[in-house]
Amino acid sequence: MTDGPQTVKRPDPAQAKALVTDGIESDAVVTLFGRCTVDYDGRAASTLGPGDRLVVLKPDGTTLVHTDEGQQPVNWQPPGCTHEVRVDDDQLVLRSERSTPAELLVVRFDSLDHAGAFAGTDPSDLDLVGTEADLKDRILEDPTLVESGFEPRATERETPAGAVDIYGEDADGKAVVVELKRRRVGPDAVGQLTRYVDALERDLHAETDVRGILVAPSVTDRARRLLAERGLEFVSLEPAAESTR
Amino acid sequence: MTDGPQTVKRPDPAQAKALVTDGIESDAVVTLFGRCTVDYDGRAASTLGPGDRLVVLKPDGTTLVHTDEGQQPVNWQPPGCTHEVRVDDDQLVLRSERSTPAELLVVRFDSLDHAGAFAGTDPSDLDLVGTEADLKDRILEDPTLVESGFEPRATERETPAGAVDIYGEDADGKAVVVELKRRRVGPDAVGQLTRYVDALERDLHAETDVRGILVAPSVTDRARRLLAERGLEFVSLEPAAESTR
DNA sequence: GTCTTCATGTCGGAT
DNA sequence: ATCCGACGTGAAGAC
Repeated sequence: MTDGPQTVKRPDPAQAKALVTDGIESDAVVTLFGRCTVDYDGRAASTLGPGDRLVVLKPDGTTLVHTDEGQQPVNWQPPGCTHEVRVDDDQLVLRSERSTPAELLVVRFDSLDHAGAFAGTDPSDLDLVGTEADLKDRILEDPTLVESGFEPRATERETPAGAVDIYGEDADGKAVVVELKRRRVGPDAVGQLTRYVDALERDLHAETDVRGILVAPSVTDRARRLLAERGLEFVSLEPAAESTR
Repeated sequence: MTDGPQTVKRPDPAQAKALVTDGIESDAVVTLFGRCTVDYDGRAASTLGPGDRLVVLKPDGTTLVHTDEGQQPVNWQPPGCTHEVRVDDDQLVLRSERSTPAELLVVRFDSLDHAGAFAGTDPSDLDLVGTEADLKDRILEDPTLVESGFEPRATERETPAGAVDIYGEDADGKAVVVELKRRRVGPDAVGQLTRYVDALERDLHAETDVRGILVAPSVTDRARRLLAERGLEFVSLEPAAESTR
């Protein structure tokens, strides 16, 4: 057990196994690069033939298999899995498993260019702006951004169809459902708003119908048509003032 | 420019810069581990204070910043970005940028435990089973899995609301829209099916209404209620025979 | 645990 | 380039 960074170039399977075992034991982030095959079975099932890939094992039980392309891993296992390392038939074999749902990922290395184990600390949290929550705050601070006379009454108001982003009343006292999206919206968002409006009309068994307003930066043609068909409205608004970059 | 794996333990910024530059030049996957801060500005904006993280640069322009927790990177940049490396104020600084949309990711390393560059090849493609496409194939092979007498007429049939997974007719010759989901479905899928059924009824300006059938392994309570409200149907079916594991 | 929705979602395919 | 929906989506919050 050691604190500093552990790395081996072109390790043999036994060396790699020792390093990985040690790394897992010491809550390090483990990286491997080499020629491997990958088998997955769980919610779906997959096989991946030989190729050179980067494998990352995290102390929280995450496994990632990255090729040289794409933002997403070609195979993975989510946090909470149990890592196992063994040497089998002169290959380093990683097994990453969980039980609910039952899923197993197996990586077999034909050869290894590198193995590393890195322990560290990370006290910082990500500070992110420009989310839907920011859009909501913006509106609650200045409801006229939706329309003159709009008055929010509740956020996350529960309906039989789910929670409404902002529930309020317009200048005439009519019920208004506001659905927020941080970016350009398509038909799915209209479906969501429709469900909320329908549910609320039923809930209030109101003769006076409920207005539905979709608030987003923009809307696709198809979504705009759907809104019109269903008597719903659209207000263009960004989650934050334009970035300067 | 070298072919083998390049790694340096506790590199100084200049060493790291040389290795990263060389790695990018030779289309290698570059890994860095060390104490860093991260700033992002683009579709949203974020800052991340100091902490020990794994940074991966791919030759396709992808950047990943991974903490020791979670399957997802804490920050990233998608494929197609331009990587830049410099030494600034005795720090290794990575800039990853793209133009549409305008996005910039900057990683500044206070210290580095490791830098590596790994070139390789990956000729294999992932072979995945258990997808929605498999569910579709299953039904096309044996349409009675949906119901006795069901006859598929088209897949991906276009409607004003989008493409229908399977369009067909039932034993009575009535139009049927089938929406497929590989896993348990919620209200969103019902909204989707609703849009297709409505669009097709309009399209055929049919007095005879169009049946809508949601095919999935299972359905949530709320979704089941929505289906009932809208006169839609549900058929339970898995994308593949039960896995053995 | 299940349910619901957000996400800098990402990705692929079609237009 | 935009649009649209699938994804082994993942992650978070509510119940």
